[in-house]
Amino acid sequence: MLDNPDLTAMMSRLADPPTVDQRLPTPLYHQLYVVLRNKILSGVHPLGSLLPSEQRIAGEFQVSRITAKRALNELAASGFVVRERGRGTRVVYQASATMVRSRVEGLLENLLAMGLETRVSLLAFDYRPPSQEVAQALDCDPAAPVQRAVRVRMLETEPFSHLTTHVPADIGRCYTRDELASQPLLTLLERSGVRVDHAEQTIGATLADSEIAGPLGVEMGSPLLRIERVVYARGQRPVEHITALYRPDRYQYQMTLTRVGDGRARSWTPSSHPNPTDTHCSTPTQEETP
Amino acid sequence: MLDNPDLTAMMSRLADPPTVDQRLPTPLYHQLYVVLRNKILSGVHPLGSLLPSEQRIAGEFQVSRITAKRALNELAASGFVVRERGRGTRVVYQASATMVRSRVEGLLENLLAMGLETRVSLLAFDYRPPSQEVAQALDCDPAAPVQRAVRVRMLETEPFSHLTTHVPADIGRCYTRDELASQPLLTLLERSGVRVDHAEQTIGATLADSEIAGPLGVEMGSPLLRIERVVYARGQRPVEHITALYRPDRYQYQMTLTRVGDGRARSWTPSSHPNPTDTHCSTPTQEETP
DNA sequence: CACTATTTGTCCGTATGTATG
DNA sequence: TCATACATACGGACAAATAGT
Repeated sequence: MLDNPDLTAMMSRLADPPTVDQRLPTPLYHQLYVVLRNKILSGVHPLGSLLPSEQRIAGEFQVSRITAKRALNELAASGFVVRERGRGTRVVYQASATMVRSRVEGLLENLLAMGLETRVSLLAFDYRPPSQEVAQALDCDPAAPVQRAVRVRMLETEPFSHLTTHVPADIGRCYTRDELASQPLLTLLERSGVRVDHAEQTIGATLADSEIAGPLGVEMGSPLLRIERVVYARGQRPVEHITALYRPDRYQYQMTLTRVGDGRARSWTPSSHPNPTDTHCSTPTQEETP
Repeated sequence: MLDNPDLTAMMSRLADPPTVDQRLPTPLYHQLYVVLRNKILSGVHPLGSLLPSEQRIAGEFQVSRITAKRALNELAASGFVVRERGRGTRVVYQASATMVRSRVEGLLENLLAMGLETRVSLLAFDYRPPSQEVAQALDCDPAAPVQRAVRVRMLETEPFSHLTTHVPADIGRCYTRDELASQPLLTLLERSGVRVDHAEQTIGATLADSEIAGPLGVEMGSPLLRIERVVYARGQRPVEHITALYRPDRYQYQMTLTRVGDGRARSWTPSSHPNPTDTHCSTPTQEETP
C-alpha cells in the first residue's frame, strides 16, 4: 500500500503543519472540514483511500474527537466520504469526472460547445442603470439603462457557472429574452450586426456570498474563480461586460504557453494550437467542434 | 416594450441581493462582515462614502442591531472603515493601489520584472519524494527525491504570492539555495542547460488554509487564485512543477483575446501584443476622485 | 470459537461563544 | 446592560460493528 502511517506522519510534520485556530470566527469543525476537503480535492487522499480515524485526526489537529467526528460527518453529508462503524471513513469523491476544463484557445468554440452540451437557466433579465464599474467599462451614461442578464449554466444537473452580463440597450434590444435563454450571447451579438473584435479579461478569485451560493449549489464562503471580461466590437466600442463566477471543483481554466521565436528569445505567448499531449485534458465534455 | 415591471420585480427577486443565513456554520456577524467587505472591495461603497447605519443594515439583513454593530466594528478593526459617534461609518479603504496585474503575454518578462521589483523570501528548500500528483506531472519515480522550494513573493512589504516549486533532482543540483532566493527559477533553469520550450497551466481557485494564510498575511478561508503550471523542455521533458497561490486583492491575471482571421472566423486566441488602450490597467479599481 | 484492538455511534455534563429581544 | 436560547467545543464513558490473532 502507498499508505505508510509513520512516513506520512513524519512528512506532514516536516512539510505541512495544517492547523485549525480557535480564535478565528468560523467554527473549528468547519475549518477542519475545509482542510480535509482540500486534501481530498488535491488528491492527497485519493479515491477509495481511508481517511485517518477520528482519534488520529483529533490528535493531529489538537481538537476533541467530537470536533473531528463532526468535520468527518460534514464531509459525508457533502458526499466526499462514506463512514462505516468499525471500518473507517473512505473517500468516494472522484475529482475530475465532472470537471470542465476550458482552454483559452478557441474561446468561441468552447462557448458554442457548452451551449450545446450544457443547459442554462435565466435568473434575471431586465434593463436598469448600470453600476459605476459597468458604466465605465461599457463607456456609457450611468443614468441610462442597460440590459442585464443573470444566468446559471449547468453540467448535467449540476450548476457550475454564474454569469452576469451587461449589454448596451440599443444592442440588447436586437434579441429577445427567450433567445438569450437558449443561445450563446456572442452568437446573438453577431446576429445583431455587431462585429466582435477582441476582449479584455481579468481572472481573479472571490468568495461565494448568499446571492451566488444558492444558484451555484455551494455554501457561502466557498472559493470561486472570477472572470471579468469586456468584449469590444470593431472600432473599440465595448458591447458586453460579463462577470463570470465558476465553481473551481467543476471548472478550471487551462492554457498552453509556448515560446515565441527561437529558444533564446525572452518572450512567451499562449498558443492557439496546443500540442495534443493531454494527460489532464481528457475530460468528457471537451470535444472540438468542426 | 420588453420591460414588464411585474416581471422585472419578480426576476430581481430571483437574483437575490446579498443575505446572511443563520443555518451556515460561520457566525452571522462574520457573514455580514464578508458581505460588506466585498461591497467595499468591489467599489459599491467607494472610498470616502458613508455606509448605511447600524439600524438600516440590521433591517436590510434581518439581523439584530448588535450583530450589525459587531460586523461594522470588525470592518473598522480591519482598517476598511472608520467609525465616529454621530457621524456614521466612513470607508477609508483605498482599493488596490498596490495591486499587481500580470498579463499572460510576456510571461517571462513579467517574471524577470517581478524578480527585480519584488522581493522573495525562501520558506523551504529541500529534496524529498514528490507527491503522487507532482510525480505524475514530472514523469518521475515517486520514491526518488525531487527538489522542493517554497517561496513567498512580496510587493513592497506585503506578500501577494505563495509559490511551491518542484524540480527534478538532477536539474535542481545545478544551482544553489541562495541563487534560488535571489533569481527567477526560469533563469536558473536556462543557465542549467535546460531549453525551456512550453508550459501547461491550469487556473482555479481555492481557500486559504492555515499553512498558507500565515505567510500570505490573509485570514484562513480567504479566497485565493490558484495556478498550477508544468514547464516542459525541448523533447517534452517536464522540468518544473509549480503551484502558485495569489491574493486576489493584490494580484489578478489579465489577458487580451483577439480574433483569428477575418470577422466571420469562429476562433479566438490570446494576442501576444495587445493594443495599448488600457483604461483598466492604469488603476485596478476606479479611483479617480481628485 | 473467543479475545483483542480499532473504529464509529451515542450519551452525559460543563464551559464558552453567538444572537436575540 | 441583562437575561434567555441555542450552538460550539471539550473530556469522558460506553455500546456496536469490523478485522485480525
